[in-house]
Amino acid sequence: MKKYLKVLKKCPLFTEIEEEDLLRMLVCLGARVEFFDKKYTVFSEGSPAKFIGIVLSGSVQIVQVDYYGNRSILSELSASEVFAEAFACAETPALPVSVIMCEPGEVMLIDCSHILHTCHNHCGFHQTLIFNLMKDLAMKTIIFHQRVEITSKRTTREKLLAYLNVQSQKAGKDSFDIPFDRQELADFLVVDRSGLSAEIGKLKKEGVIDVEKNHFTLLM
Amino acid sequence: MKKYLKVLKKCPLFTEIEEEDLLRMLVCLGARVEFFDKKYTVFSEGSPAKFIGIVLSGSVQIVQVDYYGNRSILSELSASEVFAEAFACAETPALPVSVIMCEPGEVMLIDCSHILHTCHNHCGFHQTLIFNLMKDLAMKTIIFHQRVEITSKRTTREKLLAYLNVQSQKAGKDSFDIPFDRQELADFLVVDRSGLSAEIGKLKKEGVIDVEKNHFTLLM
DNA sequence: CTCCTTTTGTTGAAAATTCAACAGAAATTT
DNA sequence: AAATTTCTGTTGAATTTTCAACAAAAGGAG
Repeated sequence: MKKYLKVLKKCPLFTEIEEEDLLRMLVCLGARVEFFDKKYTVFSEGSPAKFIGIVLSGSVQIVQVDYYGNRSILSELSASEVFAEAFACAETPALPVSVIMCEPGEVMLIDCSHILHTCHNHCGFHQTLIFNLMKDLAMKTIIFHQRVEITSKRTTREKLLAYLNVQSQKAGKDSFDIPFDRQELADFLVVDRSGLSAEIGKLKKEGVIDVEKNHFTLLM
Repeated sequence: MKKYLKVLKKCPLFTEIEEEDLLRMLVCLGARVEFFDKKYTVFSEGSPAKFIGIVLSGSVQIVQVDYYGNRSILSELSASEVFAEAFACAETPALPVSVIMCEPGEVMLIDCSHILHTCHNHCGFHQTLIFNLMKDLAMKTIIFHQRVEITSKRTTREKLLAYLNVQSQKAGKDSFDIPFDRQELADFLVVDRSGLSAEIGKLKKEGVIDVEKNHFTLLM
């Protein structure tokens, strides 16, 4: 497990926990690591939510597909980010989303019942873990709010600009990469891909943005 | 505070906490109760998030308004439900939403720093509180996912039907009330009110649903 | 390097949403 | 009980999105 320490220390689940404590803790929690190839389904919609996942390398997407085949992308997560924690904590009988490997890499899986139902009052690290989980879930809720704010816009243009503003703020720069290709961005914004392409073209021509593949620059 | 016990016991924040402990705890947390009239703004967008709110009576709406004046309704909460907890826990400098009193009533306010930063390791109730907060935030995240699932549909009809299905499941019946008037429902689903009215009319004519004001029945 | 697959931008037609405006119904106030 | 305000359903026109199809560009495999 030692080789994952660097990534894990950045994981919001483990803030305020020292390296050696962390290592012991992982054993106690029964954490295991698995490697997945690109496009592999780590968790699939409908299966029971038992595990919390942590991205160690590569990246994953959280995806929802309705019965018309419309895909919506909820988020893309990279190293040291946590996924499925809300469902695992709430002990949901069926996951409403799938988790797909986006860039091949390793994922740490922790059976959430080990966090929720064991040594409730004694172990100090355990309490810290619950506290961190709470903080993490609060943060996730806020990110969800941002998504709602973006997808609540009525037009493709407004959604795109709202998204780019959030990304720009997140990057702290006017110039930044986005983690989606065009189809994925469309699925995230809940719009049609061709319409999105057209809108990007317009904004470019109007001098509002500059685009080079996945690299965007806000000009005004 | 005694007269609020019945409502507070149903509050997800206080599960597993005995009445007398709860009363002492509320004092320790500096909880206070305020009455607000209909349409009163309890928290307003942009203000710092310091307090967790609990609806004691009446109801509140969580609302977001963009600079075009488009309102989107995130949720409506009634007695014993908690609001603003995510922002308070994450200590967000500026609330991204407003909380508006919908039906006049009382609200309990708890300064979240009293939950996050005090007697971290000692008091047992405190730990239970953090655990409950974590559970509550997990649940909120899941409700958010439902909202995303609904608003990710491409047409007014699909959004409406997805919403009604969720409400029906929640009620455990095919027949149920919704907490929104038409304009509010439109703002929740992110669609145009007149288009929504038209769609409701169609579904009624087609025999898919039955509607009487805010009471809906799924027929198929 | 070439072949094959995936991604992207463009098009035009069809479908759906939005917008503004209005009138009747329902609810609230005086 | 009358007057006023709010809510709802309807309309038609304008706008926007969606959909399907295609070709150029980019990327990957052998």
